[in-house]
Amino acid sequence: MIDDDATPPNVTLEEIARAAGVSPSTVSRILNGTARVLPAKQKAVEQAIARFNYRPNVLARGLASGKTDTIGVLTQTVSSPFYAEWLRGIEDGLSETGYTALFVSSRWSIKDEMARLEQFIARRVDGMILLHAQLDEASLIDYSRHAPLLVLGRSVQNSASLASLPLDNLQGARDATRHLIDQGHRRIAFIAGPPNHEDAIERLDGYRMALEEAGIAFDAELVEQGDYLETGGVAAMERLFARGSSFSAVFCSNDQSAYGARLTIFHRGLRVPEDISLVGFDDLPTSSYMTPPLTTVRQPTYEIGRLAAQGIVQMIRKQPIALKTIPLTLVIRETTRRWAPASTAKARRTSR
Amino acid sequence: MIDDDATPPNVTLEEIARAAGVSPSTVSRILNGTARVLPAKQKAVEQAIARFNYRPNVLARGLASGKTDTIGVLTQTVSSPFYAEWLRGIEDGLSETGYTALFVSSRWSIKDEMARLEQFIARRVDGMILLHAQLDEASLIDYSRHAPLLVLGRSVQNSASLASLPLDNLQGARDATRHLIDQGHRRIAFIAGPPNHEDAIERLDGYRMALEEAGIAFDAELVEQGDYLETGGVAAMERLFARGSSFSAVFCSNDQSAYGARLTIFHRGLRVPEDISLVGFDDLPTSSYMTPPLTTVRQPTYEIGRLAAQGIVQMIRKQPIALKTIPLTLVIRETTRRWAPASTAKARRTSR
DNA sequence: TTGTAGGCGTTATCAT
DNA sequence: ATGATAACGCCTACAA
Repeated sequence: MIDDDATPPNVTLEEIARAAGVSPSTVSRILNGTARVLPAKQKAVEQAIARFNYRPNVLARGLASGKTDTIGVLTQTVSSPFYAEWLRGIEDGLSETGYTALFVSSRWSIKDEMARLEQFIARRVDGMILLHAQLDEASLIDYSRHAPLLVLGRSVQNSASLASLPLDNLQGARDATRHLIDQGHRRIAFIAGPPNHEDAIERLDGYRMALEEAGIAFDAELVEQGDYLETGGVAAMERLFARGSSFSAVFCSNDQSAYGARLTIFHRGLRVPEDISLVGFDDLPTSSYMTPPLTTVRQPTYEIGRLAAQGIVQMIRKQPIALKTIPLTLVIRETTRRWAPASTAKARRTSR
Repeated sequence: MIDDDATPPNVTLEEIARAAGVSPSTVSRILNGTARVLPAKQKAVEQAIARFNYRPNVLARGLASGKTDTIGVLTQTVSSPFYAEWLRGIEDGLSETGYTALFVSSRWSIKDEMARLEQFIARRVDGMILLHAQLDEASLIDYSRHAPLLVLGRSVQNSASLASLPLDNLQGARDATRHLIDQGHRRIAFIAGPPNHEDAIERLDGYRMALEEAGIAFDAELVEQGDYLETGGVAAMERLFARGSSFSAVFCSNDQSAYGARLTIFHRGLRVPEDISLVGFDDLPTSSYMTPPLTTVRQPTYEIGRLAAQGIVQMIRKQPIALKTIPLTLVIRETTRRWAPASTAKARRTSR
């Protein structure tokens, strides 16, 4: 009988060795370029490998060598457009190094986060990259004892095996708010992010700071709670309208909130930016295709991802790395415009 | 000297056994629930595990057992909003089964696709899910000999280790086009997807079929090539305008193209849907937040992801599975409206 | 340069 | 019920 439908007869290094008439170690050496081998044998082995379609068993290799050439990457949500670019950057950055990324998400749950990190360790990843880790610093230090750890979008005490690459959310939010102020806006509403997110708090702080610097009193009436999601933006915007406070601009703590706010404004029959200026935060890929294109604070996530990939590899190789806080830049598009105090919130000119 | 900064002294099963005063096999049995063990020993082992913070080495386990509890998931681009929901569905679907997903992307390159699958096999994944695999069927069959393979968004000859879950793109495109026709549109432009994508072709076919059924002659002048990306939508729309042919609606082969088209229309000073009706395909999460919310064909990617997760697990367990083609549903929102033949492409009423 | 042998941390097959 | 013991597939001194 022929084993047609049977489980694949996975070829092993030993069989290759036998087929090529050499010892297993020689095959291993050729595979890893660990030592020079006679051209003749080299060729024989390569042919055998090709003929049998041999692929080294990663598990066995990892067990024996103690390295897996794998980087664990923890995101909060794989499906978020925000993380997507980050992952792409990491993947691209890693592709040239021989490491493979293992993406998982923890759904903003600290418990999941721990479970995922445990998994990474159980899988013996060579390094880990955490996007917006929520874990306390002590835990991070603890995990970093198993493999180098790089935390993005957050600042922690760095060491040889633990590094962080903070983003200047405060500065970004400040710039965005200042831009609105420069355009003549005085009543600027703010849709906040989750109150327990460090970066959301920083963005609120940046907003307040810019107001203060411009001598504009902070008005709690103009601040509404969002959740970094579109639905939260919709709800917050509705509450803002319902409250009746006047405002000529809205600064949203992230683009997704801005999408939601924009929808509410649209359904309200108001125009952006003629009636209300709108600013987001993140610069998601689709933000430049919003109608009109969204003015927002750009986080160079793709580039950060690449940097992180390089960084973690350097850490694994025990090379020193220097990460400096990344500046965020305001991207002015078409949802903001100069505010003439005389204007009312009513439509005045024919829209395009 | 104390090894403070040293590599973690990874605890092994053997050490746990020693600490608990039992044999390694007993620990293993407790870990896997393979056999009943005396409560006393059970407890001793559990305490040792907790005390040493022991985590089984996944690699060793995989080597010995031949299973890795890992599912390889191949996407074309991790960063695409389109795949994001799919991944989330898969992750959620898998979370209850004890399997972990290994996400990788092949960037629409067949070469990369093969390389990724080889990696999966080298890592000894227990099963694979491919989103929009481009590989020819023979290769798929070949790979499926190593581990069960589930192909999404495509139809292949099914077997015990190879299954597919096709999506009815043709029907979806037909419904969308018919919707426009029902609204009185006769001159309906089409922005196509990559000519080498099976689903893009099916969508074009659906468009043509609906036209034909309605007795409307197909006009090549109204079809422009896109690339499934926003930029392609922008360019295609511009070419459509430049050509000068009249049309009252545009059907885009995917939402991202629609975003691009919508931007061009906006910059052109025309309104949606007053001047031009617009329909997309996919129903990305952000599409309901477009201004105005986009009418589109919904692919239940999240649900499909969950189904796929369950499906692959069943295949691994050698349970029979039955996958039927998934219908796509038209979601009518605010970018389409009835077309009055008398209208011209000029603005007529004041926009909101 | 090349081969031999031991070990990596589990699981699984036997006995007991 | 529990404990030896042999794989699992590869790497790496060590020896030749």
